[in-house]
Amino acid sequence: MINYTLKQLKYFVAVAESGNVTEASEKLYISQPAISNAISQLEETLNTQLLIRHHAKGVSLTPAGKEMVSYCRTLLSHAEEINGYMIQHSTLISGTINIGCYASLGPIYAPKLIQGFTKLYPEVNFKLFEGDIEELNEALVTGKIEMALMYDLNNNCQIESTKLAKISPHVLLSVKHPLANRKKINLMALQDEPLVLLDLPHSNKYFQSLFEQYDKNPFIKHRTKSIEMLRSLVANGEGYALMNAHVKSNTCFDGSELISIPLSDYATPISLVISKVLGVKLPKRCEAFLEFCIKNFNLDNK
Amino acid sequence: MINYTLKQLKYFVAVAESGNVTEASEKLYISQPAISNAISQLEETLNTQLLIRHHAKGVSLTPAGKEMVSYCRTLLSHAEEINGYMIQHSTLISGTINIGCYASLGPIYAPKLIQGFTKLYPEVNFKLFEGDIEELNEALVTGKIEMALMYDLNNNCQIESTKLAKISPHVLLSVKHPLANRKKINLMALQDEPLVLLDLPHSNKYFQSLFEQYDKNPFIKHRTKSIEMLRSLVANGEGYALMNAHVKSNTCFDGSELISIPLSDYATPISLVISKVLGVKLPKRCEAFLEFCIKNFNLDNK
DNA sequence: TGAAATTACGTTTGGCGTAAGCATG
DNA sequence: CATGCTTACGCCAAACGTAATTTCA
Repeated sequence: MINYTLKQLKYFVAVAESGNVTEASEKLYISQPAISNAISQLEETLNTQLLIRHHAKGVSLTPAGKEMVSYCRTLLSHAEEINGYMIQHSTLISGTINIGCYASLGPIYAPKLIQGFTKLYPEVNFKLFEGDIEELNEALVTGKIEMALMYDLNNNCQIESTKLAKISPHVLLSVKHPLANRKKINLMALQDEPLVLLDLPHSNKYFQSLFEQYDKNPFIKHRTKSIEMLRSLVANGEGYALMNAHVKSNTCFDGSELISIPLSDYATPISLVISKVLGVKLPKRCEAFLEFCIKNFNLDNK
Repeated sequence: MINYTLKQLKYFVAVAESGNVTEASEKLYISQPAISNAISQLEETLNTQLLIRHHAKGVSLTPAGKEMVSYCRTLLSHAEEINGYMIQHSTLISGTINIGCYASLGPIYAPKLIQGFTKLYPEVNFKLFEGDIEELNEALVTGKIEMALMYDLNNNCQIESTKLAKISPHVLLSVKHPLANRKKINLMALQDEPLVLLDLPHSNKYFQSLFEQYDKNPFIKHRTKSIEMLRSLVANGEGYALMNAHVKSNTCFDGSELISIPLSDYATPISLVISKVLGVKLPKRCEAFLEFCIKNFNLDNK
């Protein structure tokens, strides 16, 4: 059980350094009896006499006091260090940002954002987490991550999201597909073809909901949770796929080619957002990153 | 400037470990709002959010909070360690005793006392200081030493002494001296011989005062501050000397022989004492040593 | 007599507990 | 509606300041 306070230690060290309670009290802007009292208490809780009081000639340290001073110095400087470190990281743009990315968005947006930001603030580094929407919400709320780059689903009232951009659904087709040279594609043009469904929570429902306006159900040939598997299947002619973002690479992992074409159908608007837990005060670095993301996407839109 | 308290840190760590303020408050026997409040204050002083509060589901740590917990743990355990160390040394008989010895008494009494005590309490070690009375008083009052083995001169009202034994003056003579076989010697028997004076503060005055009862002044041939020089001079026939303790060795450093014979004259009583600063609470080890010295000398006197 | 400690005492701060309020699952 | 957080409020202890007292050089 610790029964002393950091304040007592601070006063004690000041007195030890001055050799004189009065001088210490002037340095600390605290009255002399207050200091005297604090040290008496410290002595009592430690059951150890630390000072020898001289009349009209200040004080000197007992051997135990001398030991104690050096202990106090290290403890106090350690405490200072912690304080400085925490304050610094709430104020300066440095340290680690723990950021989550929705699996299909991460590879598209995260690297450029991170690179751009660390160019401005080289003291910041990032720790990336990937997951589906549920996992990201969970990670935010349990403090595993401070922010997440994901779709705006508004399904969790503890989460606060900032819109970065509107996302439009795209169709993925093999380059060999007859419609591969279209500028836009309507879902009905593909109604008899097999669909390769991205089978992540929310996204699977979202893509299927696109068919509701036509009262049709798609013919789902494959389901996968992996973006790259999806792209490979499409590039190798296993069907078409729907994605909520525009991947710029036309080559998938096995070298086959595919293409991404905007969907011309009506789609319930969906946004790319950066999210945080509602009401939490973020470290400065995170606030700065949020600002940066907003600015960065506004520039893109121009 | 440190603006947090160890108590706040303690509460915070407890909450972090419980994941739950209520549980922590039960462990700490402190009301739940008190803890909640303390942590809010801590967050404010650090300008950093440490916890994410969930409704009806406890709390979780933010990344900053996670860092802070580990800092707190090391700081608190350091503080515990200091506390434990200081309490232990005020309670247990271990650690270092800083003891001063009057130059001429040290070699005679200190080694046996130290050996006897460390046999009883092997955890204790000694740091020895030697000096004349003034130096020892100074060392006591400035906290350089906790106790001193010296003569009782009662000349410093800040010092508190415990009598260990009465000391009687002895005459040192060369074994070749005609009076070397006496059991006791009267000063007048030596009145025409040269005196080798131990020229330490107080002792020089004391020895010269012995001659006052005869209205004589001694013939001082040599003055020295060193006991061994004194003994060598005497052993080599340069004169007799007076000492306030009985040295048991008859051989001095150069191999010459000398003898120590009690003085039969009246001498103002002088005592061997162990001294400390008036009113200071000594560590347990020092109190134990004081007790040991008292007991040890009482045994000797029987 | 002056310097520098402690003691005495009144004020105020702040830490704690009780009770009420609020939000979520 | 039970859980578990925060807010509100009152109380008391403790920290601080002022002033008086003590003690030694």
